[in-house]
Amino acid sequence: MKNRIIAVAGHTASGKTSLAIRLAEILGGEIVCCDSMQIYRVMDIGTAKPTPEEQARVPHHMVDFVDPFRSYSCAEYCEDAERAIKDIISRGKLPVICGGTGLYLDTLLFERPFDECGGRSDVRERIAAEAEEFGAHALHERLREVDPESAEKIHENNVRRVIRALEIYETTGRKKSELDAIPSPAKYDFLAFELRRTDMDERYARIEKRCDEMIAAGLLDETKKLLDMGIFEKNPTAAQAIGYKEMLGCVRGEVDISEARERLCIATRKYAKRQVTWFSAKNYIETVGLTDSMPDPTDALAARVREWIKN
RNA sequence: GGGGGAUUUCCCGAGCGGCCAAAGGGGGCAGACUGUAAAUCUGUUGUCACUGACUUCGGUGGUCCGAAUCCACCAUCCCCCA
Repeated sequence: MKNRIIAVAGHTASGKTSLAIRLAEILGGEIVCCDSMQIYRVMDIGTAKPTPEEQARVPHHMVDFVDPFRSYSCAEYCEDAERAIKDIISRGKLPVICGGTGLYLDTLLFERPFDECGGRSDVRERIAAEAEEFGAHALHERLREVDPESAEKIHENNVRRVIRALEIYETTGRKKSELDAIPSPAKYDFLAFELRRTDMDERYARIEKRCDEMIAAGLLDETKKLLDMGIFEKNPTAAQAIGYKEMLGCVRGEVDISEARERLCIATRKYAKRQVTWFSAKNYIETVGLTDSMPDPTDALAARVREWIKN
């Protein structure tokens, strides 16, 4: 019998944080954050991290614990989150996964055949250097030789993907396409929901509001803090977070705040779209369409979960 | 008042007589994604009866077989002289 967990995912500003917390309160759960950026310390405003008040309402895991300079990865996340989940279950609580990073959720929920080919950074760097020197096309050709099936699927311009496929081959001696074919069973008995604001106007309005709130809360200062720390020069994963790179020009006095705000809104909207596309393609997650005029879905979802636990 | 320069498709911006429905970028829309993922990448973006037709390049009228590209006038904006 597998352990039970539930997950609340969805695009940015869909309302998953507050819903997950309420769900955890009702069901006696604890939050396991599933967000590639909220894990980082210092980055509070820009990542829309749950506030200290929110975190006080129910125990939170996988939030605010990684140094922004560290390059945390999906694999590490998976390991750490799994440990947190075990811990929660051992205490008789319900793990409530909450976050919008689809890939992380995927790796958390399903067994992966990739354990033996971790991020060998030396290999990766070597291949990246090769890409730099000979170009994307040449690298893709090389992949075609060793793993034509993957080469067919990955566009040659998507250098990162090509590098990873090559990296898999070099570290394991097996093709990525081969590993992809291995079934990945679910690790838990889970129920997963995706919150989605279905009306585009409402979705965008929420995103804009979120962006304005971030700026009002001091996103610029936070960006400055990260800049002073040297995050952007060293370019770790954390520097990729939406919010900071959009504010950077403004902090440096190159663009005005309204321009920066616009960039922030655009980047956030696009990100939300990518998230929706991602979750749409997953059949293990149930979409919960929401509009402003709908009643709060918390109780209904809590009832659903209770029902599910009973059976 | 005189002289010069601009006006291009949602935006910026190339084009300077045919190869132009018009490069490139942005934005929009759609999609992919299996250990860097808030990243990375792809397609599409005038209309339609869509391997063809039709309407576009500030406006009007010309020149030419043919104009976004040349000419005239008008409109708006910018710069310089007064």
